[in-house]
Amino acid sequence: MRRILHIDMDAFFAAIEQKRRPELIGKPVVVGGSGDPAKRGVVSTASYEARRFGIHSAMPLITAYRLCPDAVFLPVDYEEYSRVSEIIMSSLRDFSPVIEAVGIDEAFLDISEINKPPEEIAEEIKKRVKGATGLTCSIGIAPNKLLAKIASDMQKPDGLTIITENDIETRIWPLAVRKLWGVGPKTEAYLKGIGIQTIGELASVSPDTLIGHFGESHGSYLYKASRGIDESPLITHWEPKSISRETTFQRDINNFQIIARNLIDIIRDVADDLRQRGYKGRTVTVKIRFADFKTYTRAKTLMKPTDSLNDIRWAAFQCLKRIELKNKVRLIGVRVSGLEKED
DNA sequence: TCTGGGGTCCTAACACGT
DNA sequence: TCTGACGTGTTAGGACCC
Repeated sequence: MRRILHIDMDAFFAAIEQKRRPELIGKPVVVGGSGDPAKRGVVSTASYEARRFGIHSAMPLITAYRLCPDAVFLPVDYEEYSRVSEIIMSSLRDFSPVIEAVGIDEAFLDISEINKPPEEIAEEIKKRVKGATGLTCSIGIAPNKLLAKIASDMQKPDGLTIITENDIETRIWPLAVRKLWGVGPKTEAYLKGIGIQTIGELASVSPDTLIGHFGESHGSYLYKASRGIDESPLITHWEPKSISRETTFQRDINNFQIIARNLIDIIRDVADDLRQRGYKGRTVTVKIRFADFKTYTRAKTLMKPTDSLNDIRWAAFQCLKRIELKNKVRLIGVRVSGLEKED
C-alpha cells in the first residue's frame, strides 16, 4: 500500500505578506491583481480574517472590496512567492525524492519507502517548513493522491489528517461531490440535476450510467474517484505543453490599432519566454474575449517549430484576421503549443 | 461595473491518407 | 469510381486546476 502526503500551504500569498509586514497580522488581507480593488482583477488569496467576510479566491476584487472595504489590498508578487516556494519544495525533497509540485503552494510526497510512521514525518515537515519560512501548512496522509488531497483540506489551517481505506464510507462519502478533484461548478450542477450531491450518492451509481452522462474518460474517473480509487503516480518531472500570455484591458476596446499594438507586445513576451526557456513551438493560437465574455480562438500550425518573433507575429495576425472584431474586446492572448525543446 | 492569468486535458468535427 | 473503416493531425471550444 502506498503512503502519500499532500502538503498545502495555508493562505499562502496572504501569509507571506503578513510575514514580511507583521502589522498586517490579524487583519483581513486580500492579495490579487494590481492590488487596486477599483481595477479589473480577481482575488488570488484571502487571509483567514478576510475569508470571514465571505471573500475567497477567484472573486472579483471589486466584489471583495464591497464585502470588506477595510481589508488591505495587495498586488501579487510572484517573484517573492516563487522564492519562498522553492525553499519549501527543497525542504520537502529532503524527506523524499518522489515529489510532485502542484502549482506554487502544494505538493504530493510519496513516503512509501520511508520507514517511519507517516504522522511523524508529517509533523517533522510542518516543523521544518515553519522553521524555514515562518509559515504553516496543512497535510493530508492517505494511500493515494486523490484521498491525500481531500484529507489536507479537512482540517485547515495547520492541520494534519489521516485517511485510510476504512474511512472512505464514513468520512469521504458524506462530503459534497465538489470536494473531488475534477468536479467543478459545471459537473456539480449537472450531478445535482440528477439527484446526486454527495460522494456517497455518486458511488451508488453504476459505471455505465456515469459513462452515459459524462463520456468514457470522465465517467469512469468519477466512478473510481467516488470509491477512493486512484492509482495515478506522482509526476516528478514534466515539460510544458504550451507557453502563453494574455491580458484583460482595463476598459473594453474597439480600436483595432490599440488591439494590434497590445497583441504585438504579448507576442514579444511569448517569444522571449520561449527563447529564455529553450523551446520552439509549431502552433500559434490567438484568443479574443469580447465584452459579453464570448471567447474565440483561432490557430495556425507552421511547417516547423519556431521561436522567432517574426514567425509568431505573422501566424498570430493570420489568426486575428479570421476573427470579426464587431464588438468591444475585453481580453487578448497568444499561445504557442506543440513545443520542442531546443538542444 | 461581476468574472485574472497561467496552464492541462478532453471532446467533437473535419480533413486526409490508406 | 464509390463507400466505408480507421488512424492521425488540426482546429475550436469547454471544463477544470492553482
